[in-house]
Amino acid sequence: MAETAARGRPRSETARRAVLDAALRLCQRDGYQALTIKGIAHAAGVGRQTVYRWWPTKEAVLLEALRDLVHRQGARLAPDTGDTLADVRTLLDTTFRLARELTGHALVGLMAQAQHDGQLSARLQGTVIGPRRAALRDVLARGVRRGELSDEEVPLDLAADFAFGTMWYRLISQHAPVDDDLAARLSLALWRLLSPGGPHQAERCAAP
Amino acid sequence: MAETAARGRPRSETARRAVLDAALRLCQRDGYQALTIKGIAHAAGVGRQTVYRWWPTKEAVLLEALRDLVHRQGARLAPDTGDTLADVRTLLDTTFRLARELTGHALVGLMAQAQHDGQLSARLQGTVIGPRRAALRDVLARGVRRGELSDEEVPLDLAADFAFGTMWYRLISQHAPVDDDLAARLSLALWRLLSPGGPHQAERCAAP
Amino acid sequence: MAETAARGRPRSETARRAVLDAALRLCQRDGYQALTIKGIAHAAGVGRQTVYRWWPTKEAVLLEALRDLVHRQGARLAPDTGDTLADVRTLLDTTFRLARELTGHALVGLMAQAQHDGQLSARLQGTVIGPRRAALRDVLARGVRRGELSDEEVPLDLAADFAFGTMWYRLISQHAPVDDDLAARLSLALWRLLSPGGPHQAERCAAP
Amino acid sequence: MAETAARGRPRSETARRAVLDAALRLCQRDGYQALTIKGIAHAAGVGRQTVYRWWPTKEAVLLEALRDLVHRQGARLAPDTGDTLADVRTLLDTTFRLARELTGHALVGLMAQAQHDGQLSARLQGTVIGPRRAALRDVLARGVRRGELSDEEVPLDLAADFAFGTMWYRLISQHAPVDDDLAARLSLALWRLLSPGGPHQAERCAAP
DNA sequence: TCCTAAGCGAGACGGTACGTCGTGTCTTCTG
DNA sequence: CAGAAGACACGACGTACCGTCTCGCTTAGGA
Repeated sequence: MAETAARGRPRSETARRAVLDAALRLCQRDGYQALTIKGIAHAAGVGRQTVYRWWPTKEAVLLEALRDLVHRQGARLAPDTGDTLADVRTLLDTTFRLARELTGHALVGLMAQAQHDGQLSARLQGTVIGPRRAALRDVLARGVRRGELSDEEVPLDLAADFAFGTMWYRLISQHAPVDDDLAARLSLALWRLLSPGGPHQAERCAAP
Repeated sequence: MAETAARGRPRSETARRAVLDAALRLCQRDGYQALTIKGIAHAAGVGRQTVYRWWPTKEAVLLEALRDLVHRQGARLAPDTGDTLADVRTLLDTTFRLARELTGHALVGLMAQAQHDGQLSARLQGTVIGPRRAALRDVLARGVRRGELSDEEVPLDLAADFAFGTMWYRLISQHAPVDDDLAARLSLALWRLLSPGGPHQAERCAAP
Repeated sequence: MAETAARGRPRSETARRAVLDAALRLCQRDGYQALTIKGIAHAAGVGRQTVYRWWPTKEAVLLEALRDLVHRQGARLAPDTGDTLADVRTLLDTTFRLARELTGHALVGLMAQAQHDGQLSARLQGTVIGPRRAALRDVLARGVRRGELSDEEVPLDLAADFAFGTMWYRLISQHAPVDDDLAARLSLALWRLLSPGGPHQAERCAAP
Repeated sequence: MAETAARGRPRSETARRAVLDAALRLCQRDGYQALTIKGIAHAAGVGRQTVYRWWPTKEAVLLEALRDLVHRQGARLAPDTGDTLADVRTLLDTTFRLARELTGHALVGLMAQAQHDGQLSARLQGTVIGPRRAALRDVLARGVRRGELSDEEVPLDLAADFAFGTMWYRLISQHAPVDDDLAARLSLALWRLLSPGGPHQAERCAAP
């Protein structure tokens, strides 16, 4: 195979992980604006140039930290248990917990930055936003195929907007928590919204 | 009354307006992160100290600019035309247009900053988020009072989260536009979601 | 007259003097190579930008420091006491003391830097080297006019090279001191070298 | 004999020469201050570590380069042709040419550095300054032994200072060239200065 | 009509993070 | 083992903006 021969000292995985961890930790502790390449390097016990060698901006550092986090979780985003409602709720639960506990500030900060950075925006889409969105769509589409749901009245994309939109809205506005209860309520509301015959059938499953 | 006698040169309204306008304009053009007190002052043709004299941070400048903008519009947020669906759509239309055209970047940036600034968060709630939210709730509550809608299955607060959540989600994620079509679709979806007897009645009004 | 109106906060003379003093002091203490804009600013209790605002390089700082020093001395370089030999010796004494005590390292460092910087070279000529050279030439020329000396055998310029060349040679090579004794010996040697009739007349004045 | 057995790959003479040549060339081209270990290694097509393995500083590199140069010339510094004046002139000529063409910038830079580095200063003395100085003294001393010159009025050391001091002075100050004409004038001036009976005898030999 | 006070523009002040570059050390593979 | 390649921790470079501080000049109300 055409693997380029590795020459010179190999990249330090230790330094890489120290930088990513420090970046997420500092961002969550002090906020996105206060996050600094200098601060990251210092907290990671790493030279400033080592950060610049591998990442062009603090956004790139955070993005890779998030991607690593997701990969490390390796979570099955859309398991098929046969119970569409439960699958939706599980997916939302998982997503909410991640956003709530680890990555909230980083994500909001990155999003703000992405307003004027098309490339960052695209990478956020591909790495974080898109997969979650696709997973929810898949789960809902399974419900449609089984005849439990219908996308005629309300397109599935709009339904996905509802779910994740509510999460983001609460993350940034902080007028209400992003917790398990929200996941439950959202699942039911989506069920009701997409019920083919009307909202009555949504009652087959009581709210907690 | 205990009015302090005005002494010395009075504050220049010209400078104040120049600062607020420049702040919004620069923020929308270059992004929140690139917005700078120095840049604002320069673009407004104003000394830097004049900005610092009246606003402690660039956040305060943007916040006042947004408040001024809303006041200047003086728009009736929740007019009662008797047609609940139309009122919802009008409210969303107005809100979307404002966010899309003028204040999107500023709002997202402020929200990101508010993640770690409780005071800013509270002021954003009171000035921007809260009133819109309350207005939508009012319109929906009128529908409930008229018997057109029901808040038994889905609470009105969650419905409001759906509407504005979708807006925010699309503003930051940019996977779909925030336009009139979205307002129409959202209005219908809310109607269907809150219909007392089921989604069938939502069909009284065809999508465009 | 067309003096431009001074606007804004006026330059701080305190900061200016602190920078110049710190530069000379640090250069003499740690050497030219170890001299750093950062170090100068720190030692002067001044922001780094304040140095960069007024001087483009550390060379410019040192040059102005030297010029200030010379101006502050305001010394009459070439006093005319009527005794040519004494005048020569006084001039060399003054020059040697200055170089030995305050400016030696700075001067040598600047000269090294001037090897590749024509502008710096020219300014050193005009500010430091040239005036001393001219002063010595003047004193010797007075001796020629009085008939005590002659420039027929050895041009006065070469004689000046002898005197200051020896100083520089010893400054950089450090094989022998640049002290009062050198000034005395040099004066006598110049006298002998330029004596019109021969070196015998130089004996009118005994060596110390 | 106690020669340590050479083990492993022997030192590459090619690399050594490449480093020394690159150092001298870069120093003369860009100046002493701009000379960099990294730059030397790159220009020599050599790894940085290879430089650090054999030389502690760029000064050491330059010093060895100069020493090599002198050895390669292998020039007889003080040939005895029987004509003292001619010998002086030859010595100065040789010295001036070397300084002018190849090593000027390196020498001045090293001298500046040696202001605060006693060890470097000593090595410069031993390698470059001292031998030339001693050679000139020897030639002059021969003249004294022959009765052509006298060191009673002016010590030979001071005469040597005159010659080399003038060279250095012109090298760093650049107010006049260091050329063959200077060698001729200097030789005559030294002759005159050291003439036992007076300057008249110096006229036995006309200036060019 | 001056006097006093405060706002205004301008811009220098002491700081700090930026992104780049060179330092001297280290760790890999190749010859 | 030497050598090339290059990553590592470190720190100075010169720039930009921070928030504060003086300046000279309005621009008002009160004497």
